[in-house]
Amino acid sequence: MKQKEYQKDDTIGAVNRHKILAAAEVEFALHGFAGTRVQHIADRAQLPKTNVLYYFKSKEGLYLALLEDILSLWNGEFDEATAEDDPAQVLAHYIADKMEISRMRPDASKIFALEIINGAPNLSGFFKDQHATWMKARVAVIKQWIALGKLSAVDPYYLLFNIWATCQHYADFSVQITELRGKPMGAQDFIDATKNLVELILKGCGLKVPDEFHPNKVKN
Amino acid sequence: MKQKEYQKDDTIGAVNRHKILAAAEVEFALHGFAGTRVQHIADRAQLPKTNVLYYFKSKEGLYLALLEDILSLWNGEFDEATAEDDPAQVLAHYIADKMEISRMRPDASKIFALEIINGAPNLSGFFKDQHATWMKARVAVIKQWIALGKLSAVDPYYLLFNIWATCQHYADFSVQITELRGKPMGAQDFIDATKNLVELILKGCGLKVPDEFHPNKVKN
DNA sequence: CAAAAACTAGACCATTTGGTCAAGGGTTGG
DNA sequence: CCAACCCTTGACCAAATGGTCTAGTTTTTG
Repeated sequence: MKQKEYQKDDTIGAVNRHKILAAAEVEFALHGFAGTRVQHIADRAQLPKTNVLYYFKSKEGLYLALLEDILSLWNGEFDEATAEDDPAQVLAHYIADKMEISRMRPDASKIFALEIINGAPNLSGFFKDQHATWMKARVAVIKQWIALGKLSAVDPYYLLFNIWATCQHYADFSVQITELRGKPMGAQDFIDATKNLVELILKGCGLKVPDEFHPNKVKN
Repeated sequence: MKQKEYQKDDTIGAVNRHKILAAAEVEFALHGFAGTRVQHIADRAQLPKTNVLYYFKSKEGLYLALLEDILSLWNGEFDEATAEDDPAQVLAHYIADKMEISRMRPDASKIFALEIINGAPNLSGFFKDQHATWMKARVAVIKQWIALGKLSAVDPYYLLFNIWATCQHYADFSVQITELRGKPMGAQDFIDATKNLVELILKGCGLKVPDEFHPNKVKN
């Protein structure tokens, strides 16, 4: 069984599907759904256009498959945090994780951003519900932290929006950032930016940056 | 002369041009450049499609005209700040201005975001240069503030990115924000969010929120 | 008031593009 | 080794869409 699953990823079909998804991620991030040409995805994947339509029923089918992939990135360590945990630790790592996604998967972030900007026409009600539920639970934990005096009285919503906004900015607006800095963000720059951001936000919440904290690498 | 200029805005042409630009702002924000149909812009402006092409040479021409309009919003009080000014005052008002733009012109913000995400294919070299020059001057002022001990040693780039990211988030991601909060951001919510954000960022920079500060209204 | 300029509008067209079809080539399991 | 299945590929098509043309109407101007 395990053997079979392993082989499954070596299948010519699985390999191609993967190539197509990777190519699609670049193209959709660069041109949006409507602006993307199936032919260009095929070219980038080095396959004939017909194959793209063979593996995924349609352009929309491909897009939806890709979107599902991308949404699975939106889970992290903060998900299981409770009132007993240390907010400084949890928030610092949450920020570091988000920054790492922006560094490693900027196109995924861009596609998500495009989707939201355009009114989220393809995000399922299921995803929205799930997301709202997640949000409520996180807000509850943050409120408990505040009640316990572990955190100054910030609005949990605005705090989370702030974190998302800033982290995603490094992916979504990378072109502007590169232009203004005169050079692209390298690995070291991301570490610096993360440290800065963690300091800014924790300090703004009346927290101290954990001594042993340093930006960590995410697994995928 | 003044009379003439006044009449110029009453011209049937000027009125229609304005209607078209307003309709285009909504459509482009909602569907991106490629996804927007000239017919839909015309419908929204309550004009026949041919008229849209009459007033603006082409879809691209219309888009570029709109983009130029939007870029003119990107100027504010921070532009003239010097080392002598109070950083807390300047930054607080800068944030308030940016938030006000997000509230009043969310579609403009979205179009700008789409443009940057897609690699800024339509932003002229002139705009980019101008923007980079602006950035250098702002960074210089912030560094002077730090040298004068008026501000703790934050990285000026990351500070500005942070401000933009957060403020624009309220426009660009308004759909997600509404979904998660369960209700759209009202005028009062924007005031609260602005206060929160000003506190967070100023505190994070070692500054105190000016006593007399309260979110202000922008003119346009 | 007449002519020029600005505007409105339907009919129409060329091109682009997502997607289909049919026919053939490879792989794999029994 | 053969049959079923998976994959590849060029030719082709229908629909959508940006844009043009022409002809008429209104407004402005000298």
